[in-house]
Amino acid sequence: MTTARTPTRNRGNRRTEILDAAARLFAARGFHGVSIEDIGGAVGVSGPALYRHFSGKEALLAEMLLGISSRLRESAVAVVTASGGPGETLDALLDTQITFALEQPALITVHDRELGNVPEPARRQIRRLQRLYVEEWVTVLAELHPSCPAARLRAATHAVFGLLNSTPHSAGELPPEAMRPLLRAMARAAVDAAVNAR
Amino acid sequence: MTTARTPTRNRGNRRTEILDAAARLFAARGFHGVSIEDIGGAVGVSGPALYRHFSGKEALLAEMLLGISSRLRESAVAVVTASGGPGETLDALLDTQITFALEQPALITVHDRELGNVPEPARRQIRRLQRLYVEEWVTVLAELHPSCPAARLRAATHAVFGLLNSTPHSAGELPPEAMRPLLRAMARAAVDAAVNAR
DNA sequence: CGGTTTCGTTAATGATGACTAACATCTCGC
DNA sequence: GCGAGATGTTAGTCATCATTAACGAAACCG
Repeated sequence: MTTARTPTRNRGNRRTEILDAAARLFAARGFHGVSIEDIGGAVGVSGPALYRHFSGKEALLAEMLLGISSRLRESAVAVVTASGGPGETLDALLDTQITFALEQPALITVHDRELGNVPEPARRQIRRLQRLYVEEWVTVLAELHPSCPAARLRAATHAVFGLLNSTPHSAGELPPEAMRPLLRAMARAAVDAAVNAR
Repeated sequence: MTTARTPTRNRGNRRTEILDAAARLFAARGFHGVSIEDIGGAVGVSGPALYRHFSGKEALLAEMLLGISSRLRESAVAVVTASGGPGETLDALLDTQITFALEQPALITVHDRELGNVPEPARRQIRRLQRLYVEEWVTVLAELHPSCPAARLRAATHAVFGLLNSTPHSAGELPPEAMRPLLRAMARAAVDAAVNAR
């Protein structure tokens, strides 16, 4: 039986290959709308083979969400510690979020839809990372405009995320080279408006 | 018929009561994450009672999405035909979308997540209404700035929807009276930035 | 009062789907 | 060359769930 689709060395790639395929499927049809068979089929194996790599469907989702939220958080921390003025830091934060949104639309989509399906030990940790990520933004915004109440800054941050993460909906409207500056300009303007209004 | 006595006979209300409860549940756990039993339970009846009101789970979702998309579209048409200058029209469009987002967060959430679960006859119609709604926005934006390519205007429109529909995520951060002007200011600034950039 | 409609109820029924078991195969390190 | 571990496979098992069946009771209509 030559079942091999690709004789290449798939050392540790299977896991990430599975995570990628699952992210696309979850983004398209939702966690409960995707079966283990679907995920297996998407990477060329069938069904229960996944249990060689993950302890279950929920564990797979948990690992996926932990991955994105920690990457997001890490990149924000890197940006914040590395930079100079708050204005530049904000631009850098915007750029990394835009990069994520443009390059990993499926992950970003799953990230803010499927937290409710993560079992409890991991859920708390993901929520914590998400909160820390938001707080990085809020801190930078607060430096930029100390008189603005934190609640308003938090709401503005969520709104900017909504704007940037809308990318999956406008898939195909514009090429990424055009999308990036558009999103940057819109987000920057929205932030300024939020922070400066009467 | 002189009712006044007991509100027990909810003549046509059961249907909308069910639709409301289902919208909340779908928004929270996704279409496939909610059972017919759950929906029935949320309105105090149990399970198969729903089949007295809807022909099935998918039909319920279809009616729900058709309802929102036609209401959105209708209100946009009303605004566009009634108004004067394109600037005022845009503000009015923003305001109605903000009202929907603040008053019906569950519906708005389901509206842009669950289209894929609507069976085919209705799906096309919903997509059509959504497209028409977007085109109302694009037309107004084009009047405001004729030199901007339509694709860019469409992308900007989706981004503004993302911004405004982020409301469910920032639930509780700010009271609606504060949220509305914030969203208005951010959205208006984002639109202007999209339309004016180099 | 009978009869019909309306709106519920509680059992099936039949699919689907997550997960487990039992059984190959391939690649190594030795 | 050989056992061991990693990775697949197919055939259960057991829940859950959408949908249907069969049946009740209140309101409405004459």
